[in-house]
Amino acid sequence: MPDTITQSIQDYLKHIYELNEHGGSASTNDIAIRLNIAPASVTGMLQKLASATPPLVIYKKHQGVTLTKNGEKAALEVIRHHRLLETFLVTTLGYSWDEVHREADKLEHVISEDFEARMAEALGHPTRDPHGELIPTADLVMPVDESCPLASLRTDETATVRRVSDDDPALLRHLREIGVVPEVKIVVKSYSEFDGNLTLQVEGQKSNVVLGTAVTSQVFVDK
Amino acid sequence: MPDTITQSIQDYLKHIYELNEHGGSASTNDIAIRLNIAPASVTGMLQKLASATPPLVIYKKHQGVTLTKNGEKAALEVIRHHRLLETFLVTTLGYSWDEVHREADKLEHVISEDFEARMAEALGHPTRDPHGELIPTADLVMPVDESCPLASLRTDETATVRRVSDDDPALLRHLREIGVVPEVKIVVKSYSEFDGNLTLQVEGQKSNVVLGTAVTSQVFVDK
DNA sequence: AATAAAATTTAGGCTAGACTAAATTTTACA
DNA sequence: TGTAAAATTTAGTCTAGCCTAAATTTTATT
Ligand SMILES: [Mn+2]
Ligand SMILES: [Mn+2]
Ligand SMILES: [Mn+2]
Ligand SMILES: [Mn+2]
Repeated sequence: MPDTITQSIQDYLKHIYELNEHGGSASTNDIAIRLNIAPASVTGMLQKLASATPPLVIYKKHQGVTLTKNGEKAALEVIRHHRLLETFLVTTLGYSWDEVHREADKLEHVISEDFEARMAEALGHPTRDPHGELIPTADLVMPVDESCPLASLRTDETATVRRVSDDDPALLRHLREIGVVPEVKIVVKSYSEFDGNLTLQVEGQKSNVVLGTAVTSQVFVDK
Repeated sequence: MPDTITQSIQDYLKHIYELNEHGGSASTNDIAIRLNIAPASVTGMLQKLASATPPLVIYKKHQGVTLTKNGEKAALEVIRHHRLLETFLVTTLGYSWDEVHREADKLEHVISEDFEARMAEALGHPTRDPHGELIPTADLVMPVDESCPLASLRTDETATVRRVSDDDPALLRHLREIGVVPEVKIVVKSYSEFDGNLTLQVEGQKSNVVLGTAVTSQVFVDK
């Protein structure tokens, strides 16, 4: 590890991890957008992370970065903190799932390993956060996610909601209202090949609901 | 307020508040010791805080600083966070009262006002933290503490423990063991004028205990 | 009141992590 | 396949907050 993994570095690593998840390397621009920082500043940091001892990222000019094993461990540590915190805030302080993100984004950098362990214990060692995202294990292994986008289902298919994208609080509130939350079962009543709309029967809901791809691409299910 | 009250500034203000509590102004050296920072660095920060708009401290060369009204509000905000956090960590995550301090010292700077409000609500709007220290109110007023040092009691006096100094974890563990914790009643069975020792009968304890001034000066009671 | 010690300030310097503007490289597409 | 747009890097700055060493002021003690 470099001498110190600052809060700023933790945020870089976390976002690089998430960008790496969906395909290859994380580009300077993508990182800059997610961190709300000028691209030139990102370049500087990437060079620093790449020449740290040991290196936290693999960086080739103009080709973005990938995490090294060390970088990934550091990223998973932060992600575990974040997701445990979200779970903790929802269950013990009554936060709703669209409110926790900002709070966890700051707390994730300052809690101790003891705090992390106490939360995990108090919550019964959960494997998913309130949005259904997988929580890395205490020894920093990310479980495999086998869910697929709700948008990929077709008429008569049945599935269980596992995870919803937590990017957009408004979308989260909407999903909460229509009952599309993790662990709920759904049945696809019909599919429109024109607009991709899905008509769904949602467990526990009186009437069916029709969702467009803007929504169904953000919800992930296990068949 | 200055443009931003950073974490560093928050810590300065908090410690200046505590130094101001017991007598006049906070000296450069005292602040430096408490913050573990070189005195020269403290001078620089004090000058900055004094010339902020509005000023957060009143500073005269070589004479230390006092908080302005604005500085005091900012300090009380941090202290409220700290003491609510200590209470919260003890009651919801099972921390012992000698473990909470370090954790709260970091968290106090990053929690939101919403988090503060939710903690206060969940805890039933407590007025004291686990060590018995008074918690500033939501509108940032510090309640008046009327307790006096246990060391000032004499034979046959009766009192209720209100507060113990939280500086020393080892002392806290000792006090916990002998049952000297907030809200417990005590009776002074005898006083030694030679060494200042007090023999105490502690509510809920089988046998009496003898405490020296090193301990009794750190425990505060209401008669 | 003189002087030694302690406290404090000044001066100069450093690092982390951001920024803008300009230069360069890559990519897209005509 | 050349050129324009987009992405990225370089170069030069800036601020916050710390440091050490040296100078100065205050205080304590004779
Ligand atoms: Mn963060
Ligand atoms: Mn999440
Ligand atoms: Mn602090
Ligand atoms: Mn305390």
